[in-house]
Amino acid sequence: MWITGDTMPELPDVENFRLYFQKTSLNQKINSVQVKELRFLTEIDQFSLQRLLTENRFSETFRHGKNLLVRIGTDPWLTVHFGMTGYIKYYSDISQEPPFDRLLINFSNGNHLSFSDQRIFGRVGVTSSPEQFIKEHHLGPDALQIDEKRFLELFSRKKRALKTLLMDQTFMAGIGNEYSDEILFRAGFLPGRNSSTLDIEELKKLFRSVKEVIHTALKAHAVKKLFPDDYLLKNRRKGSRCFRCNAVMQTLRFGGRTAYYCPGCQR
DNA sequence: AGTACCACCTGACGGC
DNA sequence: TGCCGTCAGGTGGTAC
Repeated sequence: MWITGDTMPELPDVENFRLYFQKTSLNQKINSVQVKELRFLTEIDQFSLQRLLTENRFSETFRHGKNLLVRIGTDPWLTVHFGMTGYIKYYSDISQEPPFDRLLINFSNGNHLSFSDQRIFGRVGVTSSPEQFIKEHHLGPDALQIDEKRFLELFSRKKRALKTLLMDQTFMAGIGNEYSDEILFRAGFLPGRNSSTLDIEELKKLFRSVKEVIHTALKAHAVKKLFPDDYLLKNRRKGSRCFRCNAVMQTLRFGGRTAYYCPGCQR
């Protein structure tokens, strides 16, 4: 049982990693820690990290947006961001070590936990508490936790492209490029549409779409092939056609990110 | 203050 | 055949 990083790690993928970590890696004594890529660490050097973890145990997990936090005994928390190619793998035989392993934790029971990340966009760090981490990184409310009231409050104060807003982690945390496309496709709004042009009913529709997409993704364990067939995510590539109206999907660039949308279904 | 955009990173892919 | 440019995307820093 391990997780490959089938999609870019957005909220549902990271929630999946959290549950996996919870099932595999809690309450086991840590024998040693190997930092294989120094650029993978942030806010802490390899020797401090080794001192902090060795002879200790992970005690609980937490997630906010795309960030996984793991408490180190009764001490600070390890913070994990998966970038765009990151994932974790727990295994018993070192021959199963994944490629691009950046941080390796060896437990006293003989098992291993690897933090793999081909492109090294991910980061592992340390923080005193989840609240402190959220504050330091100016993260908005978690997209899985946010309720309609708070969502409407936040939107009423913004005048930006819907696509940009959904991906802004300081606005709301957890949605990235791929899921924002899906949310807008299912709600029927163009990615470049300005948030200030939505009336209250349209905002509620957008909110429902955020929830629907996240919950569908969680149910599918963020594995694309398990998504419903009418999901844009399953077919998000150049030249593909809309499942609903058969129009050729179009693309637009937003700050270096490519948005896919249907010119027929989205307004 | 709020918003927009680029550098970072690596591998796959297409064109010539 | 092989080289080179382009694309993929989350985040933090910088520029406006």
